[in-house]
Amino acid sequence: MATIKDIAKMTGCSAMTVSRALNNPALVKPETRRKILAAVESSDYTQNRVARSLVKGCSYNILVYIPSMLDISEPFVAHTVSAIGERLGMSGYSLSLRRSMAIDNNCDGVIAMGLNIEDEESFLAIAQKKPAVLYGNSERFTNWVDVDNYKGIYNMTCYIADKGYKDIAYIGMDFHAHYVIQRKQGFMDAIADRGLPLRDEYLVTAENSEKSGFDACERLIATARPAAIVCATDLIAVGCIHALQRHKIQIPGDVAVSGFDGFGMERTVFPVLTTARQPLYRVGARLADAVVNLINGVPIARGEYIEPEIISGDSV
Amino acid sequence: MATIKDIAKMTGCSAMTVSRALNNPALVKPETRRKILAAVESSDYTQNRVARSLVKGCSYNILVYIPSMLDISEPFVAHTVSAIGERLGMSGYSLSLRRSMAIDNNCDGVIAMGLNIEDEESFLAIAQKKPAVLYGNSERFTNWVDVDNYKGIYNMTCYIADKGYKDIAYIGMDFHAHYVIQRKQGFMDAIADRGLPLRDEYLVTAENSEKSGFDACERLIATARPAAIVCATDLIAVGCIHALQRHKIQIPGDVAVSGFDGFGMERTVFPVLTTARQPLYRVGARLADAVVNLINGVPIARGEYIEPEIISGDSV
DNA sequence: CGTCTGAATGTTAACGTTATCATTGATTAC
DNA sequence: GTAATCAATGATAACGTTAACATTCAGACG
Repeated sequence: MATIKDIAKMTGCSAMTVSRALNNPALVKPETRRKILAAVESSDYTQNRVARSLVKGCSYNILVYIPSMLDISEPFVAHTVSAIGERLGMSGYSLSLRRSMAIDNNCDGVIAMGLNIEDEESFLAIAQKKPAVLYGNSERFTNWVDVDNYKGIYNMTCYIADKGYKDIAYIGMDFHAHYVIQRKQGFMDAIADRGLPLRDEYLVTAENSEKSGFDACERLIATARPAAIVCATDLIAVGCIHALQRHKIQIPGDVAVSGFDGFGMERTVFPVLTTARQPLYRVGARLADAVVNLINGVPIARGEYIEPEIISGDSV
Repeated sequence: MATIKDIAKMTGCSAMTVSRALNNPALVKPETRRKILAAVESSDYTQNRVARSLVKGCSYNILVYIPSMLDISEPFVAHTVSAIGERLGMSGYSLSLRRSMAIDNNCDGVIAMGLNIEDEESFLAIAQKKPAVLYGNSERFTNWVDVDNYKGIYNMTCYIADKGYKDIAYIGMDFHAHYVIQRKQGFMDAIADRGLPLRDEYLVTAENSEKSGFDACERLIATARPAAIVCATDLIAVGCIHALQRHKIQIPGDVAVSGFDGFGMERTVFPVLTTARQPLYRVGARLADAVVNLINGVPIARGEYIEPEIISGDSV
């Protein structure tokens, strides 16, 4: 593999001049530069980034930390990781995927997702030393990017309300996680802002599965008959649709249904589900851009929410 | 950041002894080693891999090439990339994602997926110089890993046949791509091997969409009434299910339906779709392991197919 | 006792690049 | 005419590590 020294010998100048011709052309006489570029063309020279890294004191590598409790095969993990990878590649960075949070100095920055308490401590420690960005919101740290779960459901509920639906119910999860709380709050606030009625029986709890969505919907329609049902996830919405169909309730004629996630299953039900698609590509891209910016000294003003996009189907 | 020289000073030995204590402990007196390890513990020393790479002449980086015609947001791309990333990380490698195929010497190996003709030429040229593995089968190259589309449909068809279904139809795509041809052939061979009848009207063409699957199924049942329908993709299968339901045909009572992909939508239809899940994690893991093995001098005997797994639902 | 062996450690140079300072001419300014 | 300036290039060292060879010293062997 040709090196800068080989090019120097070929052109009769020093290695330094070759380096300058390639990295800082203004410092080299045009004629010399032409000669050097021609020599580079005719050889198989490419810059050795390892050597550059050594002298520059950086690695052009980003650590991506996915806690081991998250399965890499989860769509939202896989899509985000791939988006991060593509965008980092565009910026000339490589990435190292880690499943355990250990300090690693062989990187220029860190992206971490979905931390539990102890990981958060480690992450904050690392963030003291390296540019770091978090996927998921945090009150202890400002460099984060997250899906705007609140706005996603809020906007969806308004979208439905603005179509004239008045009695709107919500089927969602009920455990202590940011995104669960935010989605529910988005619904509540949208209902309040639109001045719509909110009855107790319009708030139903389900797990994130088709089966649980089905059962929750059955419970809901046994006691009430809302005009629309906002679901916290597509899986729940699908279960909901199946339950309604079982009772021969027309969608969206009798009851409208909306979902949240947009991982593809919205197209597999009939009618096609109206859903809020998680902007996973944009989140991954933003995480990558943000860490690269931080490395280059461009700070992030504050945490950044990215709004889901409403994918309108035929269920509303 | 502490270096090997700092540790050397702290312990009163040479940098070389420190290096040996860390990389080749057998060469260092136990007492010296203990002293060195203690010093390393008490400092913030971690090996500088960039420097190691420079002297070793390798980068511990793998190039992952995804042609620009493939969208990184496609589930099968995103999941495979993530799996590659996880497995490379486990082996201490980073990855650089590229959307254009250019020779890059700053890597120890290459993984490429889904090449068109011109990319294939570039890839073969690169493979002359670097350990390289291809995602997708090839006749011009032996280091490849691919989903066994043939066996996936073959096994599924046999699975259905062995449940006693005799008249089995196939709805699949019809364009010139390996996976399209292989899936169809898998069906034909399974039917032949089980000695089942194959009528012309049992072979129906569709595009990979719910709508097209729906239409294809309508055409199929207008002229024939098979006992089971093997679909080339889950989307087609979903369309198929909707068409059957529209005609009040019971699944699987009157007609069984199977899909192929297993990206999640199999759980969103009722009845839950029996499908052959693409082993994307295993493919990604195998691609990563294979390229690392190649780097370490372990050859791949030949191309390797990985069989989809049958996920049994309620539609068969 | 001298030589040989081998374990333990040290010294030097090298990997390929760039930062820093030095040198060389030519041009400009006074 | 001499000093100052500037463009172009070169020489050297450094980044942190390891390969290759060198040294040291203790113990084994005849």
